[in-house]
Amino acid sequence: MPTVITIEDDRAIRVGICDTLKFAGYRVAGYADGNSGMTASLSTDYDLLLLDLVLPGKSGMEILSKVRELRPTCPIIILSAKGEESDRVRGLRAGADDYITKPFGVDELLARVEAVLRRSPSRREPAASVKIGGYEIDLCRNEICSQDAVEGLTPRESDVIRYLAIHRERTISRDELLANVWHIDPRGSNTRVVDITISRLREKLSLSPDALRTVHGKGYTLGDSADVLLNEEPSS
Amino acid sequence: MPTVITIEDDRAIRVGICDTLKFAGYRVAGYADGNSGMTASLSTDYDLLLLDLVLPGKSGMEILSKVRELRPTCPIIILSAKGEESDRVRGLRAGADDYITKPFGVDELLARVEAVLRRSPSRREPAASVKIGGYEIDLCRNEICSQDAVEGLTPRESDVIRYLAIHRERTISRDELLANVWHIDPRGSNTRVVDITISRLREKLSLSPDALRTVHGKGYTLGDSADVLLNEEPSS
DNA sequence: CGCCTAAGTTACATATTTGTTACCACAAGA
DNA sequence: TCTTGTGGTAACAAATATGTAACTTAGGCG
Repeated sequence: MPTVITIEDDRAIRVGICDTLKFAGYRVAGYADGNSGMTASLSTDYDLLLLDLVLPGKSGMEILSKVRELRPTCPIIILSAKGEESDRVRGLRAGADDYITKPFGVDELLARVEAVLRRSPSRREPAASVKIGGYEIDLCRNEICSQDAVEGLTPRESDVIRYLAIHRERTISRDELLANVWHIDPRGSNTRVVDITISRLREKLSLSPDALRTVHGKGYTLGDSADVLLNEEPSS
Repeated sequence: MPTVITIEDDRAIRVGICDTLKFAGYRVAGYADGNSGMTASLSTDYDLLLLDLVLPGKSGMEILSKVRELRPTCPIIILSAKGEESDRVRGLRAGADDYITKPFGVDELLARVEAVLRRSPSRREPAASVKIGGYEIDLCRNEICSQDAVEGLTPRESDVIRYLAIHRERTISRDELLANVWHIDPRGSNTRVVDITISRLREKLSLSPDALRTVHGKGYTLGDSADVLLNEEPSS
């Protein structure tokens, strides 16, 4: 679920917003003044910034410009009691994605948050990716994502996973990997690098121990076991 | 300039909107009823749909759902006299990107149109490979290919080139790169990693020395630019 | 079981990548 | 011109990634 930062000095409103969003399933962090809000919005990871304009410390507009400057695509919604058209125009022109005038209803807040998040770049789908067990492997970014964490893959690891993913459900011999990933002539060289790289990959895939299976005497197979178990001994 | 479709039955409002947008530089097509509007919004190419809810013929909500179904990323703003929170929520939940209540000011309309267009997918590209000068940069395989050679990019180098490529033709400050590639708060930290990574990238791009330009005091820009073309000998 | 070989894994050596410091070159304003 | 700050890059240090050797565990077969 996305994380939302709320910067709002009025305690009642801040708590109201945070509770609403939490209830809707978001993770929320609230800040009561411009200084702590500015720091948090520049140094932490989150998906949406809800920003009051009138704040002690840094003003909302200052925070808005700084965040826009350093994170040009960060979704930002302004919440403000200033309801003049000129205020709204100024906020939107400064880069906000939406401008909600106080007082506002809970449902509208949620609906606008959703609308802005629909457009957020973080929601955009990754290009080439493979699903294995509970993981999604992003072959472009070289990352392996479980439900609640993202782990990096080293270049060699991504090469191997990519090769296995392309030939998914087929058993790949160590020699085939050596030849096509390491570009080493397997004859003669009796290295164990393949085994070790597989071992390291399995550690990163620890939640799905069966995703990367050993076929004794043959090699390794990536993919769901169901199909393969059925095909075990059709020939030979 | 982007093209906008306006579907609005009230002649005065429709003409007002169209004139405003034209004056601001957009191309505009206006439709006065739901049937012609539905046809146009499904069969023509455009960048933004401005939609009244109460229309003769097809209703605005019908058009909204149909367009969302067939063009899931098309930017849509609802214009409506129905100002109840429940109306706004319904419109936004149905997939609109913004909901403007009549009567509205010209400036706010323009500001909200701009805000929605900033997020439009046509404005950003998830391209998997980028051509720069004589090179093709493969962002999936992290390789940089010239006519006769392929060179590897380190993970950090690919992250930087990817960021620059997505924001091609725009000057990116060191701080923006630090924030978005290194995920470091640029305030305080006075590192030179960015410069060095750029320097290393330039070595790999040595055949096209102008591909990665410095903008003194601002940052770096990837890609061809009018300035540079002007400074070169015009086609010898 | 006892044997042999395949596969898993730990510990360590090597290589590569990444970031820091420092020094030099250059741009822009006085 | 000089001055100041910005940008380029070499040289080094630290962090990561990769591969080897050696030891442990497990499978297959008599």
